[in-house]
Amino acid sequence: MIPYLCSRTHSNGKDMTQVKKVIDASTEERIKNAARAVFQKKGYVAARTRDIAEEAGINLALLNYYFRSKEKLFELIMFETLTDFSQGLKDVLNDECTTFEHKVELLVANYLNMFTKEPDVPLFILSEIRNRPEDLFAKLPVRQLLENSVFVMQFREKTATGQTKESSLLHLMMNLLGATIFPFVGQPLIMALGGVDKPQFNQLMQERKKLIPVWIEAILKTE
Amino acid sequence: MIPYLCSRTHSNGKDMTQVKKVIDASTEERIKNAARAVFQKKGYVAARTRDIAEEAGINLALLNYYFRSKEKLFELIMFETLTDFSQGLKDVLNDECTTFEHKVELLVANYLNMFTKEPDVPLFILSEIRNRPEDLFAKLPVRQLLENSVFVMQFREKTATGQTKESSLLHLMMNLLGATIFPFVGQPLIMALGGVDKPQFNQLMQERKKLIPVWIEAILKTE
DNA sequence: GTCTATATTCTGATAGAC
DNA sequence: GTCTATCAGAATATAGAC
Repeated sequence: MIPYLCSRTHSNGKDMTQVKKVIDASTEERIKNAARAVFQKKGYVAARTRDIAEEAGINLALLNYYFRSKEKLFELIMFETLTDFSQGLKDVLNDECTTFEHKVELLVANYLNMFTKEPDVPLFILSEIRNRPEDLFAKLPVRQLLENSVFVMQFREKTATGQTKESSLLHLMMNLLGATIFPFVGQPLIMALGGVDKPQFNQLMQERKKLIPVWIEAILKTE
Repeated sequence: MIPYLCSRTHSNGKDMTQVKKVIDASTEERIKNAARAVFQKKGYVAARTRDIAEEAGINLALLNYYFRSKEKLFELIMFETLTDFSQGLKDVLNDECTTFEHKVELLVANYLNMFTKEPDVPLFILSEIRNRPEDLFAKLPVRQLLENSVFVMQFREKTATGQTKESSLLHLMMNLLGATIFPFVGQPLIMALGGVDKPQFNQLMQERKKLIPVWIEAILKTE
């Protein structure tokens, strides 16, 4: 604990995503916003530059004027998306000033807020990672996120009484990310299974903000 | 409980997927196997009929001779994939002869076995559902899977002591499917996060067969 | 900077020989 | 049934006018 470094505040209501203004933006910004929307909704291959141009309200040629190619534009969007995503982990996991339990709450709340606003992002990221894993991990040093983080140290301390298996940490991460992210990845399936609409689904996500941290605690006590 | 109807047996080791023989199969079967592999790996749009033909070791024209079009071939593969997937739920959820706890164990074990063999299937299904929801739900009556199932009745009985909120069932399904399926959907991410290789990943999935049912019980006790 | 028109490449599908 | 060669359409990217 390094108290004098702990001036940053973390509130559950804090948004990690910025909803960019689509109106009154420069042409370049409007193209980027359109590209983000279309890429996230359809994925790289299915997204057509014509769709993006139309969504941005500009001509097809202008897209190449600003960004040279579909590929370059995609890489830019993907980099920003991955940065937002990993920032949600990074900031929380390495905070010296919060407890393990508080970190879990913050992670869950942050991601639930983020993906309630942009529900297509998780499936987009995971799909594109499948299509070009090496490419994306080069830009996202995901291993370092966890390794030697305050979060992991706190986890080891917390579970030190029993003999913690090395795999426990990874199971925890799968459960934490699974409980938080999976509902969005499987959103149409979940909505169909439960017969709920979008507002009801979002209500469920709000409930999960409180529930998941409790569940995680209960799970950790079973070991 | 209807004991005299309970002759079927369920073993954890039972496979719900059949690994089709690729060698010594008819041309039609070889094309289907190739199509399944390519579609599941790349998704509908990114998969090229030329890739499928090459994978099957036949000519491009032959693919259209047997299946008329890429679209028709895809619909066939998707139908089979969804049938396999929902069968894994259906058979277990409506069995009069197993307890709630046993159903959970069977669901988890079945899906973990299935997806350990075919890790691309979950992301494939969820991606394609996103691309054409109405199309796919027409073929997969997913709402009926849960509604009025033995599993749901048993769940209501089990949680009848406390006041069970209607949303609890859906949270349970999200947790159950999330804990089981999410690791496969996010496989590259999980492997990178933990610095583990494929065999180690599969080992973790084996561990989860025992762990997830215990966790689910612990979670239900928190309500 | 922005547009229209066009070049180029890729991909699904078919014609026709064997 | 299986192949080679080819067509038709679509999508990315660019040339060139304004």
